[in-house]
Amino acid sequence: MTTGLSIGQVAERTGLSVHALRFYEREGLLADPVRRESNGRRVYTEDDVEWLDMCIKFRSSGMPLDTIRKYADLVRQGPGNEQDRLALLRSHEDHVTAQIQELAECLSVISHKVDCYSQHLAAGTADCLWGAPSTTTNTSAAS
Amino acid sequence: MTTGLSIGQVAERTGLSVHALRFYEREGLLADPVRRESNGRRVYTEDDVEWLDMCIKFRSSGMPLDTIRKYADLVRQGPGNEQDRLALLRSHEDHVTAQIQELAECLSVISHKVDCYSQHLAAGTADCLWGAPSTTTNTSAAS
DNA sequence: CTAGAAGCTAGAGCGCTATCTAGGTCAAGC
DNA sequence: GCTTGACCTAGATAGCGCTCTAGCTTCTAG
Repeated sequence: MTTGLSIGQVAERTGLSVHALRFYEREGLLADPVRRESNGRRVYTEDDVEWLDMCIKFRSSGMPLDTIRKYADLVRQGPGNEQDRLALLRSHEDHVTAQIQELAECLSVISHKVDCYSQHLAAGTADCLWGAPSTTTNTSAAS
Repeated sequence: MTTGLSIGQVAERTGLSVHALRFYEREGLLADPVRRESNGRRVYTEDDVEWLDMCIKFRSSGMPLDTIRKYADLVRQGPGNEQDRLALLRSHEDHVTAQIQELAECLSVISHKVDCYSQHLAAGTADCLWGAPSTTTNTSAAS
């Protein structure tokens, strides 16, 4: 299992494109440099794949590449800066929490509209309030 | 209260920039055309502001402008297409739900790392697993 | 031996969502 | 009259995160 993976295999495993993999590497998002075969081809390890999975989690929770790079830099520098890494992670954690919070609010507004529309469609009456439920409870204007 | 609002006032109220307001209008995101004063200046109503607030909810939950435009088109067309509006809203609702789901997963991974780091920092040991907790529980490699 | 698949680099291009610029109009106050 | 500030349009530019292209090498199978 210490076989070493080609870029194609890693692409398949992670769901990233080979383009994206090379791009991430160029951008310095990888914790340690990808090794190469004698012919110059990239050889990835399982650890690389794990790191990439981590990056994917970061990305899909909205961490900008720039921040991932900073994190990778810290890791590359080796032990001694764990406080910084922790700070970065905590800050992103907060960010994600806030995002979820915001999405939940949006969802409630949207679900409210959905309910509205489906009720009125079921009843035959065809109009629906459009205000957010919690704000100025307006009682005109259809959408 | 039926005063009519200037673009600047609407910007202030909604948090959108005046640029964005004009942009949204050009892009056809508004349910009904903004009226103008004799001198060409935009006059917004409270309903416009509500619609914009709705758009902001859509946007901040990841609905592309294109979809908002479609929705606005439907509303502009008037009664008769409520099924379509409902379908659009439902689909976005699903989308947002999925997004929240995904963010929650990311958050759990990130929080796990945060816990890891803070524990090990507190204890003085300075390394930390980096794998996602649920997947192949790897026990090497520090990050 | 040859074809085809996979890899390489450097760099251009794209989709989205604004945001800003240039070059003006208009109304109010000093 | 002149300045100030809010507003107007059309279009250029920007930032992000890829994604693709061009042109080339290398490995593998038939």
